[in-house]
Amino acid sequence: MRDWEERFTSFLKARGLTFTRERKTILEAIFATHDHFDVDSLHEDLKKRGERISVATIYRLIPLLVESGMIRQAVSRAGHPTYEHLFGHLPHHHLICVRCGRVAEFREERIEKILDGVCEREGFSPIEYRLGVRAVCSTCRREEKK
Amino acid sequence: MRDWEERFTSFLKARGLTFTRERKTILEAIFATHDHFDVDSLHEDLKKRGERISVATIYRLIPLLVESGMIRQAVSRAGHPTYEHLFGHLPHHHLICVRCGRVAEFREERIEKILDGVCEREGFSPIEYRLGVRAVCSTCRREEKK
DNA sequence: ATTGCGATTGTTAATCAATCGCAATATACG
DNA sequence: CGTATATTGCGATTGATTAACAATCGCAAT
Repeated sequence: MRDWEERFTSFLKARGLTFTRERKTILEAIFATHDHFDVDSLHEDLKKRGERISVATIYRLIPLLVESGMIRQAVSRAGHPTYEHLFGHLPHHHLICVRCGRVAEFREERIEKILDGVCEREGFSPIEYRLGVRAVCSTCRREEKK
Repeated sequence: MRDWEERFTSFLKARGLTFTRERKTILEAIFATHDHFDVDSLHEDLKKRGERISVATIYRLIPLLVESGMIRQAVSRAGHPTYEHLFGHLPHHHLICVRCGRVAEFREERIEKILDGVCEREGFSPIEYRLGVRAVCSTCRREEKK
């Protein structure tokens, strides 16, 4: 059994909820890639897999996944929430191309150190650092020159 | 004439648009404080000032303000876009209390230096760095202890 | 295997913010 | 002034999310 499966099952059990076929199927789709997703892309994914799961079920599952720490809301340029799963992912930040929407990830511990200091100075206890760099990627930059 | 007024007027003129009484009134409300705002809070503000401007007008103005660089979308914990104006504001980042929603601002040039390096490494041309620290503020931490 | 109960599901209807279409006004400019 | 164009507010519309509900499912105790 994959670790995410085990972890989510026990999260559900602790609340008297059940790990159904639908929930398992949705999780499989989520963990099949490291791509960011939203309700719609996930629904499409499921269709491609020949699954007919209603969007309502997806909407209902997402808060549970967030609470259990399986996924989190990601940065994006879209006007609606997108998510990313948190297994096999170290904490990281994002470079977002404002033209094509491509997202690259990076990690920089020096920044976290600095931010720890900022939080202390301001009297905040940090939970999470979210860093999004809006930029233009090399491909789009070449395009623009034309 | 305030600089934001002049700047927005010329932006509009360059596009054959006009600086109307409504647009001026909305801008005044926006620049009257340094608080973040959304369409609804702005509409409320205008009501308090005795102005009856429809939300549609606000919705139509916002993209113009963003394009002209007068405001930008801000980080927030709300599920819909919020904005902040960019006059008399140095570039800065946000500490957001996840309990009470309080936002504190800070500035850290060391971080920008590091990010310049990251962008170069990844082949991105940076436009803007957005850093949001999700945290619990000192007041809320005291509350939680009880 | 069966039962019973609460959780879960898909469908449909309701909600809500955001956008659009249009007729009435306002504005710029000759 | 008078015309052309931009702007406004209203109300209708859209699209995404949530709620209500009746039918089914999962699971633990028979």
